[in-house]
This record gives sequence, structure tokens and C-alpha cells, in this order.
Amino acid sequence: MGLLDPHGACALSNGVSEPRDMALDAVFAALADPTRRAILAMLLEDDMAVTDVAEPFSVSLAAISKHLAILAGAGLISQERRGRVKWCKLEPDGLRAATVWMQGFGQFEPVNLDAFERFLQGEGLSAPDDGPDA
Amino acid sequence: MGLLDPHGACALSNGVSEPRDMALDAVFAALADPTRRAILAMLLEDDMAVTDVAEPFSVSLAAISKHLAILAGAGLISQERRGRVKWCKLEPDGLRAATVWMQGFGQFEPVNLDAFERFLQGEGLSAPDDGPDA
DNA sequence: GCCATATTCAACCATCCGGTTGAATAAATC
DNA sequence: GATTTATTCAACCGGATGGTTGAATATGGC
Repeated sequence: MGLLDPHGACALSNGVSEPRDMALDAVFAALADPTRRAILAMLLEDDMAVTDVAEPFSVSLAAISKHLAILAGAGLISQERRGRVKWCKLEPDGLRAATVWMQGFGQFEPVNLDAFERFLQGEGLSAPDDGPDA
Repeated sequence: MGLLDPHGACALSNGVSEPRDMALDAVFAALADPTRRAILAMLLEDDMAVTDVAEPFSVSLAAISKHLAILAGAGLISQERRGRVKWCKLEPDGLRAATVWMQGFGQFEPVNLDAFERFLQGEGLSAPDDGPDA
């Protein structure tokens, strides 16, 4: 499928509804909530048990449990039960499809140096030094 | 804080709710709908009038109008009224903050060559045409 | 002025979402 | 076995969301 497949899973007049992008639906919907984004950021530092994830938030444990289920459903985290504790682990690959989809829209940005730098940082490569602020 | 500020605008037990990421909320929520993603992909090719945007979809014009309002509210498109026609234009910069936020999670991916290629493509060379089977 | 076109508004509807609460399940501990 | 700890389930609630319809509002053309 094309990077920017213009006709994802949406109601088209031809009646065809491709289920191709349900994953993107779930990922973006999961990211649309600030609590869930904060959870992802926490898991970026370490795997955590559900109770520990919930600790910094002022909402009920059940609410956090639901948030985690949504994140897991979107493939952004995985949950492994060990004993009575359920460990939550970030699944960075779950973001890849969404990231790629979004990058398709970068072509109109003149340079996008910020993103480029971040990308290199994330890759562990050294920048091809056209200057740090080129 | 910054890129991966672990405590965006969400309910924290300390009662502090930073309004910093409302834009991210809006952007991701806007992207969570397949119809809206399809609209963005259409606008990637050309500016369009509301009626023309609505044409390929099997939902009412009013529904598309609402979708466009949501996209505009998220800063992903701009709308300029010229005569009785309202032209819709992609605003790729509206995606930048979200893209940068997401890229912060790429650091766990071993190589991410795909994304790297896409990145380079999007950065300047020939537009990464929507793909052979788009 | 009148009619067609382009778009939105307003009201409504069904469903989803994020939250709550209290009970239920399951595993570790005493 | 009883209790504490970890997590989810089930029911419920208010508000948002995506959709509809029909009327309203402009604007352009005749």
C-alpha cells in the first residue's frame, strides 16, 4: 500500500471501505489523550507495573487500567503478567506506521532540520555535520 | 521537559495540569479519523473547495464541513473564503510538533532505515509520489 | 430581482469515551 | 485459610463525537 494511501478505512461513495488503516485509527486515537501520552513517556524510562503507572495521576486505578488497555490495543505497549503484577512495556515499533504516515506530509516543509536532528539522535548516528544550526 | 515532557496536560496527583499539549491533543484526535486522514491526503495533491473535498465520500456535505473544521482547528489545514467558495489548503507545519513528539520514541528502534529513507525522500528530492498502488 | 450554487447552522440521534464506584478475581503473605 | 495486594470487571454517568436532516446564509449568474 502506498505511503499516503488517500483512501484508508473511511466511507467512500463507491461503498468500498478498506480496513487497512484500523491500526492507524487506534494509534492516533490512543495518542490523542494527554494521560496516555504521559504514560508512554513514563514507560520510555522503564517498564512499570500498572499500580506504579497509576501513581502519579490523580485518577482512579481503573481509569489507568483502561488507558493501558487502549495503549495495548493500539500496539503501543505490551503487558505481561508475572505473578499478580502486570508489567507494562513500551513497544516503540507500534509507532512506526503512524510516524511514517506523518512523515509523508513533511515534503512541504522547507527543511525540517529539527526533525532531522532528532532523527539522527534517535538513530545513534552522528550528524553529517553541515553545522549544528545549518 | 520539552520533547518528551512526561507530564503534559493531564490530571496529575499534584493538581498541576499544564495546558502545554492541547495542540497535540487536537492534532492526534484529528488524525484518528480515517475520513480526515483521507482528506489530508487529498489536499496533499491540491487545494480544494469544500464541495470537491466531499465528493469522493459517501457522507453528507455537512459532515465533511465538520471534519474540515476539526482539521482547521488542529492547524492541519487552513481555509480561505474566496467568493462563495472556501478553499482548503494543507498546512504541513501543523504536523511538525506531533511528528517531533513521536520521533522521540524511535530511539529504541534498532535501525529504522525505512523511516530514514522516507525522511530523506520527503526532505527535498523528488516528491515521494503516492506510490504505485495509491 | 430571481434562481442556482456553496457552505454552514441548528437540532437531533446513536455511539463512544473518560471517568467514577463497588464488587470480583487472582496471587502473594501471614 | 484468612488477609492483603494487584488488577480487572460491571454498571453507570456526563460529555464529546460523527452522523443525519432541513433551514439559513451568502455569493455568483441570468
